[in-house]
Amino acid sequence: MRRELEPWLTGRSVESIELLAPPGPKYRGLEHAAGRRIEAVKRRGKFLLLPLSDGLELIAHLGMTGVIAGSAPAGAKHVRVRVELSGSAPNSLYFIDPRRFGRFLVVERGNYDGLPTLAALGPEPLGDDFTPALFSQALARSQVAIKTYLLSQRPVAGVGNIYADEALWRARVHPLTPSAALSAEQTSELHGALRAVLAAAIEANGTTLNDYRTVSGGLGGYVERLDVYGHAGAACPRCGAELLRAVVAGRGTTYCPDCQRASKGKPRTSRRKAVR
DNA sequence: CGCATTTCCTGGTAGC
DNA sequence: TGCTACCAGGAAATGC
Repeated sequence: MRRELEPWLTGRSVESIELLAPPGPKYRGLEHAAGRRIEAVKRRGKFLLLPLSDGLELIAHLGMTGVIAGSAPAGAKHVRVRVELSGSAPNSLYFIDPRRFGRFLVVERGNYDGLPTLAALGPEPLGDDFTPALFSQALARSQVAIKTYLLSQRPVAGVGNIYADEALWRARVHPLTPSAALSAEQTSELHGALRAVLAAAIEANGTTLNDYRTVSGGLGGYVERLDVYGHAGAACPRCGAELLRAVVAGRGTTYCPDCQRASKGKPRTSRRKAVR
């Protein structure tokens, strides 16, 4: 999405901005955007960050069902924000978000008060800062289940429910393994798997399950390449065992009980507290 | 502070 | 067909 928006939006000015949803913290500060110039289109994790002139910053997050569209989808319901831009058409931007889990707000640049996840976001998974050594240090600090920790956005940015399941499966790590209990090998595998899954998903323009569309209305193609997410009950593509579904951190979690073992073949006499 | 649970919200669908 | 009940989940808020 960032790649699509960058050439379109960079250098344009916000001529007007209209909030069509009930006001609230998810949409705060929009009135300050009018008249400002969009200086760049950046991204951190799942947050889209648009520095504006005069030291402001527009922050967008799609939540579950959010979409940014460059043209008015016919009969589109749930348009929450409409932005009119300078320059030639298309010069209207629509933030459409049926469930209103998304965010679209303007802040003083870099002031992420009220956005604790963004303020404490881990390194970019595809950036140079995300090294196996740093990842290992982060995991050592937490006893919470690895999947829960990944979803917190702290050890690494941008990993959501789908890609967490996919990466854990690739790395053969059980989603309930305490983060600090991952072996060096597992940590390294997971690091590589996260990068590979996210790189491939970005390459495929994301994953469209139902709502997600690219800015130009296209579908995210990674849904075709999902190995486990949404495939509970089907055979594991690697070993053939039946994929199971559990709830971890309140989220549906699909995993292979054969490939992804909590203690990775260690003797079962381990004194470590049982992971279930 | 750390961690777990609840909340927000609507479309889709299972079940009757 | 039409109704109800429930499920999906990112991040913040709340509870302990």
